Amino acid sequence: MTLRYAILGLLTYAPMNGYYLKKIFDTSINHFWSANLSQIYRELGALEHKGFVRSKVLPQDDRPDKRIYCITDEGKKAFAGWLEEFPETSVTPKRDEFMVRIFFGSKLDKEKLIGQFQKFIDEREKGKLYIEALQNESKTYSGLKNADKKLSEFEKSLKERCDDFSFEKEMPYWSFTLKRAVYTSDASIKWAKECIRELEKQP
Amino acid sequence: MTLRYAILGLLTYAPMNGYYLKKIFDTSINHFWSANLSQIYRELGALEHKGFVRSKVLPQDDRPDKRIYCITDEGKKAFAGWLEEFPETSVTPKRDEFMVRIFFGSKLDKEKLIGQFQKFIDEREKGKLYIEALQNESKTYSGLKNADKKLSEFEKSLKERCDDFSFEKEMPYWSFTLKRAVYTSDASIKWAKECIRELEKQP
DNA sequence: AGGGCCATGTAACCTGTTACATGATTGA
DNA sequence: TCAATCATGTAACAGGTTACATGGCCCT
Repeated sequence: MTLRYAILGLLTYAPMNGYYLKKIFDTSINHFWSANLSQIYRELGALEHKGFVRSKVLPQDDRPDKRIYCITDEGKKAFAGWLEEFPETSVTPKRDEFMVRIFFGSKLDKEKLIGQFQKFIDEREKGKLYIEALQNESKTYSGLKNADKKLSEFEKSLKERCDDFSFEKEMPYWSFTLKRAVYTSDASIKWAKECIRELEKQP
Repeated sequence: MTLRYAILGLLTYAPMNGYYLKKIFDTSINHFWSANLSQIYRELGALEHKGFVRSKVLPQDDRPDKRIYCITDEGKKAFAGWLEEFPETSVTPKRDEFMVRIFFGSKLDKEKLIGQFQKFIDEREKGKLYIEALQNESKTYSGLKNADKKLSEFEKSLKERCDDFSFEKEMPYWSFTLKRAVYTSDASIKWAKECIRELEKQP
């Protein structure tokens, strides 16, 4: 369900094709909700079947043709409804394989485990760099905006029909999501370092 | 895959039935990997099919019969192998519906959004209390140990054959997982409070 | 010459979720 | 008396993952 509404939400910004939606996912939503292409195509099909989006094929000469999706009034209504009815709980079912391995950490030798914690830290540091890059990008909102520039005239005409949209309004909310990523990364790094210290002072 | 090895790992502690495995999940692993009963039963069937566990029915008079699962040597080997080959990346695909809604926050009115952030905070506070309760429990390791006491004589005899196990060895690793939960909860609470403050000072 | 990007899709598979079925015992 | 606990499963469904198919363009 969430993927469905994430796609609908993105389509309220501008009409897009599946491949392009995937790009947007990878550069903005990815750090709290990832999607892969086949899933997006599948979902777009389902959305069109429901009448929440409409598609047109945009022929191209040098590139494969594109299927551009535009959100319908029903789609907008469905998205608004979904946003309105926030879930009773924000606690999401956690699936963290790394933690399962740590839970059974007594069955591994210390050096290997410390190495894993170190790898864990390195990954969060890299993750932070990535997030910080996104933050800088979003300050000039080049993310979606640059992408926007690439839209063809045909797509732009569709866009004008489909939305009244300014990036400035979205900025604070996008920043919120990025900030959380930084905070939790920091917390995880601090945690892992403490774990290493504790392991090292053990006999 | 992870659920499979989590079950195998728990069965290295002691032979158990599905219902009981679920209990253990709910009181220890749940906060980083949740499982539901039907999933556990399905997985136990698959594990037995693979020869990683063996089961015997334990008839009971006042209660429904139990099917007790015991890990085999192949199962132990499989589990050890899984632990050994830590994954290349500890970055798990994130699925956080709440964040998707925040991302599209501009489309909701401020009061409602603040209310949602508040609900979010309340849930993390409750989550922390839950984790702290687990931490106190695990200091006296009453969690698995009490559960252990409830094992019947039949199960205990199986247990002696199947493992050489002391809770003291596991403690630090279980504490690690709990600590991370506290740290990330704190980070999330701090984040949400800052979001609320920012929203409130907006026009 | 070879890999990555553009671009769309299908099919199979794996895993997680929800609902159903059954039924005795125990505590509030 | 009513809900919860104990206890095991099946079936259907929803959603995420992986592999496959196709093929031109562009950069190194």
